[in-house]
Amino acid sequence: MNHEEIESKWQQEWSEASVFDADPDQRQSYMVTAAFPYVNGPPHMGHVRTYGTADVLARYKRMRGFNVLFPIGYHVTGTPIIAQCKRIKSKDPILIKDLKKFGISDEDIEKMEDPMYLASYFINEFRDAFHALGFSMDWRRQLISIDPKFSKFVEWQFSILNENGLLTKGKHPVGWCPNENNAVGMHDTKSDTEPEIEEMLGIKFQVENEDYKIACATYRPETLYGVTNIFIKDGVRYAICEVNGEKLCLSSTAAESMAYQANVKVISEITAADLFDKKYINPINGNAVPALPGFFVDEKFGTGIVMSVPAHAPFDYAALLDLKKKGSETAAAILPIKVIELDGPAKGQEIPSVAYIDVESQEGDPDSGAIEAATKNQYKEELRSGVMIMGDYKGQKVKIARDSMWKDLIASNDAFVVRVIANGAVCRCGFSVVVKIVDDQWFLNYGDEGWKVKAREALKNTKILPEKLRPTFEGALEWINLRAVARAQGLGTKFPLDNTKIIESLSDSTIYMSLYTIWNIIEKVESEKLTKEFFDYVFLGKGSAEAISKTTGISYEIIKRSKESFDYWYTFTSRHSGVDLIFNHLTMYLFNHSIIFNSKHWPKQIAINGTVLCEGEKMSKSLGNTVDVKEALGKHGADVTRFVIICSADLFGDSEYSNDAARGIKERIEYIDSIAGNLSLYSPSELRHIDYWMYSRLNRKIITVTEAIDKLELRTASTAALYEAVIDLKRYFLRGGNNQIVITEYLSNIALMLGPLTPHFSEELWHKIGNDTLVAKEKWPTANESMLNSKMEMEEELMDKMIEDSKHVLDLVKRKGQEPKEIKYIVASEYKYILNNELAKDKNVKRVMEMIKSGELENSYQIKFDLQKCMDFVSSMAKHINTVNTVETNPADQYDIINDAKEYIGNGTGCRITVEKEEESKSSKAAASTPMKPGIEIL
RNA sequence: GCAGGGGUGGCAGAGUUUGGCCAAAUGCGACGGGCUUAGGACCCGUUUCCUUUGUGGAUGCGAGAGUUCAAAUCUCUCCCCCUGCACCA
Repeated sequence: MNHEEIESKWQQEWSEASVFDADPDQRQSYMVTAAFPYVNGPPHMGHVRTYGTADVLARYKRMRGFNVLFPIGYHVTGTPIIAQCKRIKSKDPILIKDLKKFGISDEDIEKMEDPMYLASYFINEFRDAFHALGFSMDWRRQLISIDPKFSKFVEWQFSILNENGLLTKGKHPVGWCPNENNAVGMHDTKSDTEPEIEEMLGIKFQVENEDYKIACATYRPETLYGVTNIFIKDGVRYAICEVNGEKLCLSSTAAESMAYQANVKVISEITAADLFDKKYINPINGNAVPALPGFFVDEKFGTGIVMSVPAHAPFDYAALLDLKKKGSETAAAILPIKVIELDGPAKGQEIPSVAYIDVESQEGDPDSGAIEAATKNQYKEELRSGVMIMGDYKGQKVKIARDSMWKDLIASNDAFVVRVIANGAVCRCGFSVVVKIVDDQWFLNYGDEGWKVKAREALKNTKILPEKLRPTFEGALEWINLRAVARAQGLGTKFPLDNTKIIESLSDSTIYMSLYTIWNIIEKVESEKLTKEFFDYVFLGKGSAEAISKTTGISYEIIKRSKESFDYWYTFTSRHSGVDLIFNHLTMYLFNHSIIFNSKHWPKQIAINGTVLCEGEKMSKSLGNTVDVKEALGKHGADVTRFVIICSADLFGDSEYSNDAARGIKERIEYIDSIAGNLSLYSPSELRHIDYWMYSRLNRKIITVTEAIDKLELRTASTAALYEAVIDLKRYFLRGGNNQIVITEYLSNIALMLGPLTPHFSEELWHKIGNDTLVAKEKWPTANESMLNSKMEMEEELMDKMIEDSKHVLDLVKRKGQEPKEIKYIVASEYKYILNNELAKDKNVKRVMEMIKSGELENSYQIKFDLQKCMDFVSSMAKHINTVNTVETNPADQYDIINDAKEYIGNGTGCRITVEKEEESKSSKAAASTPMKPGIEIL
């Protein structure tokens, strides 16, 4: 049977037995949810990782006796789907090509101009993929974030937030397209660049003999003391404007974009040339400086005017040099003013920027790339080590001086904040994105101290997997402040306080997991009936079912059941997602739960999984190395795909999708399968040494795997359950193991432990060895600790080391031209074991020596010791005292073990094997024997 | 810049909390050998250097310094990398 047949067979069995349809019963509940996928495209490997990890936990907890609910929903609200439709409408060739690659027909692509069609198309893709992967979801509870009932729930949520005074209105800077007149997010820009908003300072210089000032945009107000001139872009139009009641001059284009941030009214336009013959007064020291044309000035950036600090800005220095070469007397007369002393190449230099330009460009004729690099280096170095050497801030570190000057200049009205798009993001329509201050923006106030207290409390009581991410959560929790909560466009629920706006799509999905608990119950209820009273009762226990039934018209039964279902399910929950959601969704998840629900319904566990790499590289469309889920399933099947993606790394590590890894897993699965198929070759018999060893390994494995899955360390778990199981089995057979009972028991436990990891194969194996129940409903194995035998496992290890050493020696002998026929092992005398273990206790050579001399050892062990031999042995051990360990076996055991394993060792070395005891041996190698390593003599 | 996480052998990645069983698990790759018509399958060996009738030594876990009988592990300084910085799912 191929993997597809096997998989669909068991998927059908599970479905027929309704194994995953979960309803309240007497068992302890456990609810696993993963952040629902945003369905503007087909599922990818990252989804497999997140939902797969959740599925492993769900299946595991089910086997541990919990009643597990694992629901799923789909995220449709917000702008990406709309953006996608727009791109399709405009026949975006790249997108169309991608869609076709996924096997979507032209006809379907055309229909995808409709957002709902697009969403439902991909929802089907997701559903099919989840089915095919064997995820143990309760399919009766699928919800969609645009369902009217979902909206009613979101409205209820916002009514509570509003009651708590957490919705506030204010100003907010956003990326904005001046052409389309709307906010611009990542998926609205060319090549999906998030518009990056940065703050600069616009410093005002009074123009001599005029009634206006010019505004110079800078990141570095602390260099104001070093200003020697002003740079203007030649040939460009400048505008004198009224900005918040003050006359300011900036470039005309800058004036246009500034209008989105402040009240800007253009009074008159002038040319750059008009500005060159004037002087400008530096507000910090009253110096009058000239204006010069600067080749690097960008009239679109900032204010279109730059203050020149040649000592600390390579661009400024280069521009002056350029002008000087061209014969500018003004430029020639300018002397750079050093205001900062610093470490690095410029230490002690009169003009620090020169040092950096030289470092970047030995030629002396720097191109702008070199200047760019020089600028970066100098800024960095000055921030790190720079100290002000003049002005009111003399002696302060640059870092401190910059912050104070920033504040002081604003306070004295000599400067104002200018916001810029630092990365030059461009809207898909072709216009450059500008910064707009939206002044009627609604916010959710995550900065509210009372709310933060609750959120901290919620986090404290939530288990974070992996625990090392807790500091990140703590940071996120403190950092989150005002969050814009309403948008002008996109799919979603209307914002209750302003019906022209839509609730932002991450804000509508912070507590929706609770809705799964009643989704199947309210399936037939009309959305209008889902009033605030209904949700208040179900989720918060306010009011009575009878009364609410009367006011809403919902049947008493449904109301009652809903509340019971919620109370039952929403107690032990585990939330799953990738790292990218920590700073938004998961933080909001904690906040919103803490303010809305009673504390017993707060989050209990959050698990964060790493990303998926493809053949060593991050998967991305531009690299063309994305792997389609469908393709992977067809190639390797569900179990192998799951295993590769979910188990090849521990929870937070990057997992790697590679064909090599898939092949390795497939082979191991096949190996175990073949053993199961050949069970009849073995028969039950009495337990021997190697059988006990096998039981010990098995029970230790159960402990390892159980502990690992509890922490979702799936790499550890899967290595033990599959990889090491194969190694154990191979060794068992190699050592002559052939007990059918042992093999069967081993395999059945492996089948159970593989249940969460490779569910289909696990069922197959389970049935092959004679069971007729479903692993999915079976009990997770528990370890029988009395079967653990570390001594025996150690002995096996010792034996391998012994064989290894023997081979080493054999090689040497062979090299000398001898023909080895026999290996004689000499087991060390008991006194060596005793001394070894004494040394292992505290690694104290002196103490053991004393014990020997004083006779203390002879007394406590009641044996006679040869003083000299003991001292020799201890001193030889002392050389590598750090590697001395307690040995649990004794000489007699050792002797028997080697004797028993003659055949095994013989096979490994190709020699006849004999054993003798040190005290009976005449071999020259006898004295060299130690407890860890018997003496070896080649004959 | 701020915050968080990191830097280990050809690569990936354990080990760091609780210093010594750590020349460092495991997987992959490479090389050599065996098996074979063949092998991308399987088995054995090698994969820092030196040494060798053996189980030994040197160097070594970003750089440097320190604590200690003993450091990948503890302390300090520095360098470098990754992620996030918001209205966007």
